[in-house]
Amino acid sequence: MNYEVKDTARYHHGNLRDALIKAARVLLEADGHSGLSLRKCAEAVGVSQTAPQNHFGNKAGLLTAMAAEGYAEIADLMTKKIPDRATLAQRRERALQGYVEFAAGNPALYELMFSRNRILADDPDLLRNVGACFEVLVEVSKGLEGFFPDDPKIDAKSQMYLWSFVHGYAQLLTANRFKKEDMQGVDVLDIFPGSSNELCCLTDDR
Amino acid sequence: MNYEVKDTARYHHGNLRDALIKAARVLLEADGHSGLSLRKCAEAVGVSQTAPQNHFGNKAGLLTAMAAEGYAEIADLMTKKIPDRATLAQRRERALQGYVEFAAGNPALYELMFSRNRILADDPDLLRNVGACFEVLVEVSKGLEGFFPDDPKIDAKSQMYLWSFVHGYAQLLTANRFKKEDMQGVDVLDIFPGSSNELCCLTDDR
DNA sequence: CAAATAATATTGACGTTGTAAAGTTTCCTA
DNA sequence: TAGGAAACTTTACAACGTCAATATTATTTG
Repeated sequence: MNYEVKDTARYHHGNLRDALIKAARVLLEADGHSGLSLRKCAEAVGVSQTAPQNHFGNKAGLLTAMAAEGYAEIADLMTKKIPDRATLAQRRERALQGYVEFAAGNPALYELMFSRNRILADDPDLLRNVGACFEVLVEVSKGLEGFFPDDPKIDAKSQMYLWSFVHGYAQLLTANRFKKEDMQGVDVLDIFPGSSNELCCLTDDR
Repeated sequence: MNYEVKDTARYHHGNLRDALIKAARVLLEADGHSGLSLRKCAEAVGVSQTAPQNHFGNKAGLLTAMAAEGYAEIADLMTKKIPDRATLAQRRERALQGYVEFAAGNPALYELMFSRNRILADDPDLLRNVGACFEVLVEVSKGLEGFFPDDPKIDAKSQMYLWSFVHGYAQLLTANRFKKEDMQGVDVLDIFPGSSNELCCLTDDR
């Protein structure tokens, strides 16, 4: 028996929105973006073909809800991984591990979260959850000041640097753009220079 | 007169494959991935709806050809930007500028190039052009040894580090994930620590 | 040069999809 | 308990990817 299907044959599902998102995520990771359709989601949870429209409006609405959920989860995962009592570098390392772990565990959703036109960029839920994710990255970007000595935009640059790096690594990893012979035993922490607490200033020869 | 359309009404187009790719790129950047269809491409160049199948097999084939072209162009753009006589840091900076310039100029194609399931990962042309792009990054990753002192995998790590960073920056930029108030005047070079030739060793407190 | 064959393009059709409109059932509140 | 809102279904339609069959042109070969 499929326990994704509503347990009793009621006219109202009761929790259709969440059930559809859950089904959509399974379809997306299993069959890729072309394997995800509103009709398949509806069928998976046992409702009519057009029922999803009541909760998401259109397909972009569903994809946006999925992406918003992803941002919430990646923020949660990072937060839970951060030890209470640890150095800045240790806290940052655990957060980065959580970030990459989410991307590796939900590669298709992760790609969706950073797509340009498939999700509704102005959705309030999405914006709020993106912000929550960014807040965690802000928190663990402390201690990178050595990269930008005496820079008035030191915080913004540290945050942009950290997110750029970890996002790039996560997506190149999940998109299989790293050559396997180079990847032997190398993970995100091995190539992140900010693992150190004591960063020396860089002499800029530009 | 639309000079994308074949000039004379011949049965054989003559250069349909390239014309379709060109039309597809225009549609992709203008209307996003949902605005790109084989039928619209065919109509744009004045052939029947199913003519693209002869050159690409299916839609994934067209998307793959587009992505392959993108990798060739980004490698070309980087190469052309690199000065002949310059320091390693200068050469790297110009290459990174070219990389980000391509992504900013072709955001939808850039996203497609790093997608997981929309393009055919085993396509020989794609693999070759990805390799060519990577080779340029390998070339300009020299001089980053200070990040990984006495590491036997120093080359691989430098390359993974550089690509992770610049790809992450490029996509976060094109996906509008950076807050505008933080972006004021900050570009990829401002937040890349590797701009210096003289990198000091990092003390690792792990 | 002519015939055969490959390459290229068209027509027609089919199943799937997103979505809109209208109707039905259930829930909730006043 | 009546009435309206919310949730769901049914029906329908245009656009899409793709397949099969056919037609036209280009190229090779005898």
